[in-house]
Amino acid sequence: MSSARAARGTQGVGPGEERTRPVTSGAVDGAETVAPRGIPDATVARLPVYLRALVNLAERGTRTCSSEDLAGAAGVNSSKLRKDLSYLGSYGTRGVGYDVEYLRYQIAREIGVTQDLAVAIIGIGNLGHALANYAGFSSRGFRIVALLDNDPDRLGEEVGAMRIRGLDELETVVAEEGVSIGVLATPAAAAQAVSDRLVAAGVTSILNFAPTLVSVPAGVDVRKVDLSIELQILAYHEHRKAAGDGSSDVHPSTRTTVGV
Amino acid sequence: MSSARAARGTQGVGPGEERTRPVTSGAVDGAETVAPRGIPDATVARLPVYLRALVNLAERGTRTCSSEDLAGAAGVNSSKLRKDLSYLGSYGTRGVGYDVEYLRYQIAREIGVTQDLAVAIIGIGNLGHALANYAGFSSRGFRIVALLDNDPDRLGEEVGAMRIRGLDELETVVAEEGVSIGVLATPAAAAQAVSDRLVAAGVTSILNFAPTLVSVPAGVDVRKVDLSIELQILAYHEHRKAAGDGSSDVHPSTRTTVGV
DNA sequence: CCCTGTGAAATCCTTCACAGCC
DNA sequence: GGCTGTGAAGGATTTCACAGGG
Repeated sequence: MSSARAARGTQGVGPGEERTRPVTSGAVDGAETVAPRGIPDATVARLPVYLRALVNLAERGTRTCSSEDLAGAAGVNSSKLRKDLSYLGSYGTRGVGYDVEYLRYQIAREIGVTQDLAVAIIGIGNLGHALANYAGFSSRGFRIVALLDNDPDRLGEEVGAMRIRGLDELETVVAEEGVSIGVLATPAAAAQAVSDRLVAAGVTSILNFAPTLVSVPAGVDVRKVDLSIELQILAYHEHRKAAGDGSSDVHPSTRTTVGV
Repeated sequence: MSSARAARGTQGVGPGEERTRPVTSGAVDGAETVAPRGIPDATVARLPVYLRALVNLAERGTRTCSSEDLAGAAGVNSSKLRKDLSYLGSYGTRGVGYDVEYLRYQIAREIGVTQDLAVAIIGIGNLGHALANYAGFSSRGFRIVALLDNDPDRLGEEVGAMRIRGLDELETVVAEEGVSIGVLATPAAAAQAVSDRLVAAGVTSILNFAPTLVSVPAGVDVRKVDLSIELQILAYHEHRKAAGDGSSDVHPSTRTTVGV
């Protein structure tokens, strides 16, 4: 961490994260304490996928499933699934499979969504509206407790069942509601400042939709969701596919946009 | 839907993708053709990040930068950056650094965003609106050519500078505009059917915002963006942090929501 | 010297293959 | 016999450390 910002937490996106050590052991002395915990990041990122697949199975009345079934429903192969689950413990029955309801509970517990976490959304533009109205949050272990925006025109507007509050209430809301996750849906220019205030107020996890990096102190996790980056990753594969055929380049519209 | 679909393309999300081989060599015969191309997926996923960082640097008047500078602006460490760039070629100058404009062009070319790709958005609810209005697309190598929805109430509505068209026009639009990327912003229940139609119409890349898996034939790439999965990944780390201190569990609200 | 580009080492992740239990 | 759980093998990615050119 030489140049640029000092400490920084996670900036999760796609592969190539930047996580803090997998917590190999706690002790620094000679004694080998061999901490049993320490689920690999790749596995952590898939647990929510398994959880959703299990909920779907449960909803459709399935009581039991094999690793093959669940893997199919989650879009991974079964060895990966079994290896992932093995980090949590032995929750299956050899020769039989997994009890859907039981495994679902165990994964939810491991992720920590058995009790709702309070979420605040900052920046209620188009995207903020979409996030605020997304029913998935409330049913998946999260409770949206505040919608904040600094545009006076939007103040008081009702979105879903909530009223938009001023950005100046940020610190109050975080403290009173015990917000642990902040969702940044502001323009890029505002993101760092809002992030700093969230962190100062005690928020330790941020989901960043703004198309910019935000720097946070160590101990705070940031995950980034970036629409145009996702599209560009697709574009790369798209243009490799096109390169395979005869044509030297894609469609009829030879504009040189490069402005990216 | 037990063992689920046969062939499937990519279902990119976070770490743990499921990419097709790194294209080691093209020939199947004995002759070693040693294809020089074949950029690792992890690198491909970071190129757009570097590209954005370079654009920011250029906008602020920077003509030249070191790997350390660029790495800082992109949120990675400098060895990773240099290794990544080494897959594209030698575009820097030893002892000096990189020419911002030149490197920007090279990366844009490698990604394939020097010419606009046509994008169609399907499902113009809250999220679709947000995506349609997102200015970033148009300036980053993409051209939104259609907004489709099957709700008759929304038909004809103006969003940004575009009119919402009926889902029945999907095939026409894809053919006429040469759509290569489809963005799925429909409810989960509709996603698979729309995806099938996109693929049948010739679309080979899909960005899926619907909270469900979509299966596509080999050769089609799918990337998935899932809000509640991102939140759950944060929740995991959040609850591990809380476990570190004295308390046995988090905030005052002992509800057992498990319904995820 | 400074900084890039890159082999080689270290780490992390996935897949294989089978022992072990129902 | 079927299916989980897991060591061990195999890949992929990251980091190190330094050779090599301005």
